Amino acid sequence: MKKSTIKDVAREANVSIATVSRVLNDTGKGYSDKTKQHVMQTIERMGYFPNAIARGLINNESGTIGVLFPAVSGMVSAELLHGIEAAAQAFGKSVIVCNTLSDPDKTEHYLQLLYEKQVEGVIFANERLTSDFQKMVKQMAVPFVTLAGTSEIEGIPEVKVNDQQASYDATQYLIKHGHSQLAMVSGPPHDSIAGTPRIEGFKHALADANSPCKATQISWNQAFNFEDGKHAFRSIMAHHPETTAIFAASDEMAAGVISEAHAQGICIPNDLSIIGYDNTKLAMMTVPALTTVSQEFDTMGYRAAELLCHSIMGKDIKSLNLKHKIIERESVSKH
Amino acid sequence: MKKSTIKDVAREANVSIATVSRVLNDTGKGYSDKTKQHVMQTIERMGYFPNAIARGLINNESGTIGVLFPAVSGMVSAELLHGIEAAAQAFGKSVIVCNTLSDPDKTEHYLQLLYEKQVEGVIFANERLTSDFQKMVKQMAVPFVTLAGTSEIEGIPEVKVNDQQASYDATQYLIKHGHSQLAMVSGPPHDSIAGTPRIEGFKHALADANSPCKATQISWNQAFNFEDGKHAFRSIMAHHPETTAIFAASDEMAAGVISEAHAQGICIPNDLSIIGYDNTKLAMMTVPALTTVSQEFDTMGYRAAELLCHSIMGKDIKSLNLKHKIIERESVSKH
DNA sequence: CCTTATAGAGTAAACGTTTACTTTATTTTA
DNA sequence: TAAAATAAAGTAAACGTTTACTCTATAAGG
Repeated sequence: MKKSTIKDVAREANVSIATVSRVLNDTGKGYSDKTKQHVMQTIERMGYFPNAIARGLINNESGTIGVLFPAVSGMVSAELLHGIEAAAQAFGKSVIVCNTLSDPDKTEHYLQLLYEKQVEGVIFANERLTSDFQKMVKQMAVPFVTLAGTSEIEGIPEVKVNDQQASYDATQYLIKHGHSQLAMVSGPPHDSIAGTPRIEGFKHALADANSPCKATQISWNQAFNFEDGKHAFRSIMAHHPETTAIFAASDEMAAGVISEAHAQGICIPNDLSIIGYDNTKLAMMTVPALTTVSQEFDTMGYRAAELLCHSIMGKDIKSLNLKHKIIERESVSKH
Repeated sequence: MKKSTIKDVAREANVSIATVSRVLNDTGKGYSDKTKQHVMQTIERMGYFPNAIARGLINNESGTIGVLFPAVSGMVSAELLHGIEAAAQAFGKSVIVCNTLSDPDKTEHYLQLLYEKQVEGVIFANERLTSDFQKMVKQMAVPFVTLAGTSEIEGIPEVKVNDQQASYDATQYLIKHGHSQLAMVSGPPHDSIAGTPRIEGFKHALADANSPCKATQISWNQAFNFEDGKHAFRSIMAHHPETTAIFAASDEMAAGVISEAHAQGICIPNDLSIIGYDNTKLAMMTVPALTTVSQEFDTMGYRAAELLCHSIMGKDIKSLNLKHKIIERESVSKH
């Protein structure tokens, strides 16, 4: 059963395809009420739906945006994507997802693909948009937005929280609650998203509290995940058994710390306080529930896609810093 | 700077567009080596990329598949999607994601959208494909696959684990380790995916162990999440304080049980054993780490998309039951 | 050396829409 | 009541490709 086209409808309804098209697009001109009814009925009866590809070709718009993630596994990406999709939907756009695995070749390949598919804009999520892609980005000539990431390329708006400030606040929160022996667990310090800025925030807060940060107070690892949190915490305890409070660069790492602390018989928050980062669902599930810095990923995703759509419609847009806040739960002792 | 088209390339290279097209598609016929080189160079120099929309129109293929999720937030969807994208990529297809929010109207709307976008296949994930959509599905005339869900519509392959069997095994695992006072926490019992089959598996295992299941041994709630797990567990403890082992219909619920147990001073696994379901990342992060039934979501997603792509290529395909297994961690005491 | 096959390359139709332009019929205006 | 304005509907070009078909020149065959 072949799909019916506008031609089929026109033939069935005894009108020209132009008329069908006009009715379809509800132009309000070019047909009488009677024909409109008639055409609509015919369309209904035949189960006709317009071919978006043909439409796209002539209107030069695909109704599609592309989203690049290192990997859409994990809570963070999932929530970002959820927000993105919601906004896109509100603007009548569809979302194509791509997993770059942080591989530049794959990324380049996906950009080409999206280019060929005539996407109207691209969201670059959770990763640094390096100047390697400058040429491609320029050539594509559609708006880009980075989401929970940064851009080396000039003129690309970023949607994110101010990581350094948020980390500063998290650290200060620990200090304010009476802690002076702090440590931090992090992923790679040169990670320009979750690494450097959070570490800087931590250091600054310490400096401002007159207890400059020693290198050994920061323990880092390959990634920002659970296992790395465990390992990092072990090494903290090896070097600084006096530590009473920890800032973890992600909730997953914090969960690792909690788990390892439990294994070592360290009681949270009595012996050790910990604050996380992200406020993923995980944070409320740990025992004790994790006090953490909230990034509202769903909202972030929404705002990024919204921004992108505005840009597609020709408005000019600028970077957006979303507010962070500290979600107080039970993992930090209050003196 | 307008995008260059095949015409521009043809003009620049002093050949016809047919020649360019042939070179582009590497047909092997219709051009000499010399022209090929020349055309390729021109393409490179101009930074030309073919317009997939125009291609799609004439070839009648969009290179796109659609994926419908109730919501892509949450670990499970994220991993499924990750697998889907990987397989799609391997088959040269792009993935459009849609969040139906389990709303039939939205679902219908998305199906229409995907139809108009000429997707070559659809994955219906994490949800029951009800006969409400039968008409639309038939009309779309492209392959469908359900993923981690079931279909009321005839002839649609399903990719999932055998939930009932897996639940049976999980329950039996508890029994085998010496537990006789079992209870289950679940979401809505009429949920045809995570509800009914898992409950049935639980009941059967109990029956086969000669301790038929009383209604109060199963506590259920609105959803399958953390809070619901907590509540369900409270009500279990109210009715059956003698319970020594719990089967949770999801890891999140299990986390809720763990959290609530901790609050009540119940020690896991000494006082109470618990087995979860899903083996999301969460399972290894709880304290103690959660013994659980593994569904390999990433693989499931991959296999579903793979199956779909095979179907698109005309092979005929059939439902796939992925193997489950029990991942032993620390939340079940062994006697 | 003439016929026939063959390879290289061009022409134009087709894919399913939208839309500017045109035609025809009807209504308004004077 | 004729001219002008308006509304309804049709015609055909265009969007950027692919591809069947055609044409030309060169190579092969006798």
